Amino acid sequence: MNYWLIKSEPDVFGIEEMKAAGTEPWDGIRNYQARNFMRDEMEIGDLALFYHSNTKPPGVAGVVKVASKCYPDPTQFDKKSKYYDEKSKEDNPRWLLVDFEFVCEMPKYVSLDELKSEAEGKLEGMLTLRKGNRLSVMPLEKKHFTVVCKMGGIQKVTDLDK
DNA sequence: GCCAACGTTGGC
DNA sequence: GCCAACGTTGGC
Repeated sequence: MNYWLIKSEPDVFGIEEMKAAGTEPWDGIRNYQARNFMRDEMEIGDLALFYHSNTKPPGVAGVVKVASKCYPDPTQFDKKSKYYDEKSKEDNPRWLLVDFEFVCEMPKYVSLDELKSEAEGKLEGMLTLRKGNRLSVMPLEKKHFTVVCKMGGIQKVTDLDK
């Protein structure tokens, strides 16, 4: 079981849309590091923090879980998609995705400022807080996942597994 | 809208 | 394989 943080811009696809969708193919990832995490380390049932970027304030809005194994991202073959990649071939797809399933919203939104307030404390070493980190999918330590959930008002993190 | 910090591309 | 140019991310 691994833990993750995934970023999304709420203007494009926020936690509300995630909730309404139930399960959503996480398409459009065009970064090799992020792809490799999905390909090599994500397992069905892994939990992820759903982070709102490019908004005021940025922060963690909810929890989702991995609902599928990785498979080729169909948008890379769709010429009308902004994620179209002419260099990717159907018999050797370059980009992958997984499905995410909505788990819950944070009872209390955890802003980036609040995360930063623990940057030298309970969240020391969290990748999100490192300067210049632009990864849209990144691994998270279990203890950091638990701390953020508690900051967001989720007391029993173990219940999220069910 | 600005810009720092990256990541990717492509010429050499 | 180096690195300059360019594109993108994301906080502010």
